[in-house]
Amino acid sequence: MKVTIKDIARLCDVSVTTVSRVINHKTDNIGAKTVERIEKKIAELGYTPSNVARSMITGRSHTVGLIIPDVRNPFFSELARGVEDYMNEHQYGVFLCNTDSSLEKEKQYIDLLKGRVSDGMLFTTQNRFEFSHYFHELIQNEYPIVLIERYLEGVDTFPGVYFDNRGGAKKICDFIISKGHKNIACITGPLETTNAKMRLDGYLDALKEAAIPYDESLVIHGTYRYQSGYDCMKTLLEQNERRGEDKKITAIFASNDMMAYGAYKVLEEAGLVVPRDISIAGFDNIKFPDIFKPKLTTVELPAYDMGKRAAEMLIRLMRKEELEEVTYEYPLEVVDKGSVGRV
Amino acid sequence: MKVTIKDIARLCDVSVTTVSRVINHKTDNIGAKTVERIEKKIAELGYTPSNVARSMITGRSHTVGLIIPDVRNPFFSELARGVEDYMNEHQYGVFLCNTDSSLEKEKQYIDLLKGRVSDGMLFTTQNRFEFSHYFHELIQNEYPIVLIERYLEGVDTFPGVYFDNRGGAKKICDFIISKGHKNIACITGPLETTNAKMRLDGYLDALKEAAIPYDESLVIHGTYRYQSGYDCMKTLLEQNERRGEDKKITAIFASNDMMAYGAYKVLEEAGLVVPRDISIAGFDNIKFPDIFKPKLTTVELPAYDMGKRAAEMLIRLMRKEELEEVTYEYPLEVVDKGSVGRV
DNA sequence: CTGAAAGCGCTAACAC
DNA sequence: GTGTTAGCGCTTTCAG
Repeated sequence: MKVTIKDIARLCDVSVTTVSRVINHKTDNIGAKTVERIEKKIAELGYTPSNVARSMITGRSHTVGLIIPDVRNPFFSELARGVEDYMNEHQYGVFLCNTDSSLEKEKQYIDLLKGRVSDGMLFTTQNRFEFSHYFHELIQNEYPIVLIERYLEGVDTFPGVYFDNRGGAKKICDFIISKGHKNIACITGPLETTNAKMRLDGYLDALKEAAIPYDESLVIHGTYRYQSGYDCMKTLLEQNERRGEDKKITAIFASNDMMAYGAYKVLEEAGLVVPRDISIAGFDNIKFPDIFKPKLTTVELPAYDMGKRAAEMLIRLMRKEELEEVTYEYPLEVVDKGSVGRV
Repeated sequence: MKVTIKDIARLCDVSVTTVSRVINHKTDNIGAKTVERIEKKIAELGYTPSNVARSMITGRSHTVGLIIPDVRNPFFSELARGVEDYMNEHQYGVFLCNTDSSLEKEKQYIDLLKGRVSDGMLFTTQNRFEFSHYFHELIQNEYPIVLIERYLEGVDTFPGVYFDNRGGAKKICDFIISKGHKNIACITGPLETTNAKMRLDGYLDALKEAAIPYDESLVIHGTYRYQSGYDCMKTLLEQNERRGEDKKITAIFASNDMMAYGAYKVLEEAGLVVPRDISIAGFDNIKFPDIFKPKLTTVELPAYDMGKRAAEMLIRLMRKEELEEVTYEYPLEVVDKGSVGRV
């Protein structure tokens, strides 16, 4: 049988209130020997107060939900760790929810978390907008939520942390251009997602600033997956045959690292040497052990920090404290690992 | 204000009991129109029953704790995903706990989970034995726990899933030996951990079976980390200078992939070509995108499956069902990726 | 077919 | 200094 506050009270010949006070360290008005006696008994029986019962009263569970597409993705595991570390420091537990970006699962989890323990939620999914009304319900109930790289239609003022995707993409394209490239292909992510669109915009911004005319045939749409990078690059290379000598692609900007690696594979198979024959850049800076080749020039995404910051915001929200800024946007930096060379 | 069962009851002019019955689909004895009316109101107000209140009564929270060293480690994120998928299918939520293998954090989390919601725990940490007494308390309270690759002193019959580390290590060493190698170095993991010890035993088993005399100087102790693999290999290579021509190391078995990669780096720096000049094998089969080089011959660890199976066992345990086998040991297989060559 | 009442383990007014 | 009481939101006998 599990030991309860009543057991302790009975065995110590005091009321449950007194025991409760001891548990909660409100011992100002309790005799020192009484406190001691109770504490001893608690230790003896290994009693731990039921947080379920506590939650009933206080209405708070000291638990938050973290909703992500997949922990196996290094970006999300890094993020999750940032969240967990911060939450743990502040005595919060973290509920892990993998959605595989499925609306169905997302909905399921929201219901689960709403009813179960959970004082707040952290949300990050490759998303469209379809979901807004679900959020609206949560918003109206003043349920604390922090968005992570999730763009919601018509709700600009929702608390969230974001990357400056557009700025980051522009920076890496600027970098490519600075090496003398003019014919730069772009493999986009799925444009239903806002961050893919923003990365494309960054590419366009850079071209514009450098007064490089926009060539539609250089932009091809991928899905953020390795295989998709592979397929897109194949197509690009075929088209390249038909281009005039001064129109040949000399560099590729892929909207994420996985696609960049897929594209890289094609270049390798075609006998092209990076960066001598052709240059390539990615976005994400997925971490791999030092020894691995090839290396990719890319854009760093501070996932761990982002997790921490989102957690911090959520805690403020749950405590009904004022947020310094409702949304925070991380500036992004280029990491040069030598896959972009001079023309 | 959050909507409760009372609100629904009041608005539908029925008792809370009736509403409760509808929620729990025990509608055998309730008028069809009543059910419908109540269900409509529930949908209308977006009511979700409080699982906290439910937990109070049933004593079960439909939540389990997953205690691992670090989600960022691909092995554990894979495992976590297996756990989460299975638990989710069965309507359980998963609490994520990263301990960094710290005893302190482990203890903290156990206390957290005991008191908070959590019907059971899944444990996996690079561990020593010091911790047993803590477990004993949980065992005595018949708290459902499943161990994952965690070896406990004096508690053989504790439910758990394991890898056949010894058998797997023997298999890969057999493979190395089958290629004609005789002078095989072994970089062990930290021998305080049981699985590192077992992998060493597998190495010894293989030598013995092949009647290769054991040379103590070929065994060096690492910590499972990349840097440690690097350092150990450096030492091994230095010692190699002093060995006679027929005593030179021709192959290395590292107790995990990360150390193998670290060792590989040294070989690369020394201008040695794998597998032409020297062979190397690892243990874990960490997954990386196709394009990465070098490739490592290693032992596959079915992390996802293991997570699923552990989750399944835990659910049986929580339901007080009989376990088919109290412990399950996964047989392990070699994955040949060409880093071990013929002498 | 439906409801009243008790109670899960704990906290928080309010007494004494 | 300490105890009494009510009640958090729900399920579950037991009555009708």
